[in-house]
Amino acid sequence: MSDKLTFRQQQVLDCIRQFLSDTGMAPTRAELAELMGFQSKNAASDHLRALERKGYVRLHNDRSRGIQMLDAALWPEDELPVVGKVAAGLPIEAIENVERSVPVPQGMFRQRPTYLLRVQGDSMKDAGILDGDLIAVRKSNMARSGQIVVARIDDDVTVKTLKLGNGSATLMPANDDYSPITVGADQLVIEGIFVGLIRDAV
Amino acid sequence: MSDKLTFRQQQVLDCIRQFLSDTGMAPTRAELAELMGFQSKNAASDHLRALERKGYVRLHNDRSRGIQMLDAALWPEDELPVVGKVAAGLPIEAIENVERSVPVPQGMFRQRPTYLLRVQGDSMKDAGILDGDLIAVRKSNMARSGQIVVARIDDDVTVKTLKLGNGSATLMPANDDYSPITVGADQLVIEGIFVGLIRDAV
DNA sequence: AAGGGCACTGTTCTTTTCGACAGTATCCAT
DNA sequence: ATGGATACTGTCGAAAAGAACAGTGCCCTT
Repeated sequence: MSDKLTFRQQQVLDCIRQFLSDTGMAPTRAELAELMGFQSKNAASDHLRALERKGYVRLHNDRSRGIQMLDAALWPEDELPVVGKVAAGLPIEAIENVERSVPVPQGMFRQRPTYLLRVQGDSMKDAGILDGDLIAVRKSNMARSGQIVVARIDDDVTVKTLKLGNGSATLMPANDDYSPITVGADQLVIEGIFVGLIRDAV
Repeated sequence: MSDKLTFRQQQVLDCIRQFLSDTGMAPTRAELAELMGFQSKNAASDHLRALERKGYVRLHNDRSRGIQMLDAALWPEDELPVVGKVAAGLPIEAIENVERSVPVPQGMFRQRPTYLLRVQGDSMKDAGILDGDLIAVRKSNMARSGQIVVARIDDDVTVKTLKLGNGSATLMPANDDYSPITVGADQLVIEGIFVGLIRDAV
């Protein structure tokens, strides 16, 4: 859809977004140059032309502050994949598992999730995580004790609260009908950390 | 908070909002004058000064297109207000209660919510609704038995599962530590229906 | 080694835009 | 009846802003 930006172009785009959010208007070439530390406002012009060419902004000719952020730039990569049933052995984000994708705005969760996971079963119901809920997961291979994590033991993926002992790890369910699972720390693969939840009522 | 606008001032404000949404930038005095049909751009200037005085916009001096819409004027499409502590007796969407607003994409919930409500207390914890969660609520003054509703008895607003009997209504908590509340159907005001939930992990 | 994209500096010219000033007319409250 | 708020028309000068042009240097691919 939109071309990839260079590092500098990304900085310029972020700078415009910031200015827009602070003042409600787009920066002029001169303001942009000053914010980015350019000596010449033509440097800003060049970047703007690049951003327009790549589809991130629209420039209104001969209009002051005529920089219009397009969707691609305004809500960057806000579509997250929803992972459903996890095929044994495959990495959790394998394309085959993508159920659909859901737009998740920047800032909806304090920690930006990497993907969404459809919860199966009620082993975490006392933590308010019910069957069918979508949980927002930040991909990570480490976690602290006490965090709710998406973890894999052998080829089994589950959502549980992590408790770390010395050399061992325990996955605690939040439901009296289930029992904790303790394994050696080396047998456990952390897939990600629970950062939020979305539930759609019937 | 903000003064009442005259009819013409409201039209000008709407006009600016429209222009902003179409082009991503605020109109100049001249553009505003043309859109409103003024012969003189000073008419636009006068209106802008009035809008600033009344707290709807902020004018950035000597900056082109320096019209910044303030919160009072801007309730953007995707953004839903988050209602916090509900002041007794006031309608639930009273401006005073707005904590902040959160972008909620179209289609995130099957039923489009009207506002979000910050949950206080754990009376619905067995339904997976925890203290601090944001629930998505569709404003409605009617509900079916079995739905989770936001309801008011006198000046108390709570979230409970609704059970309707003949002539009476029962609000069922989802927590053994709380008891059901049964009242006459006429004493109960339904504020809205639970349509979804958003949780932000620490 | 040659060309192209990227990332700038520096300058000039023209248009856009703001802001200030000088008026007019209507309505409303004191 | 008088003053103030509202709602405009019309003009002007100065500052702000965009656009175009002429360069430089770096890196990467061919």
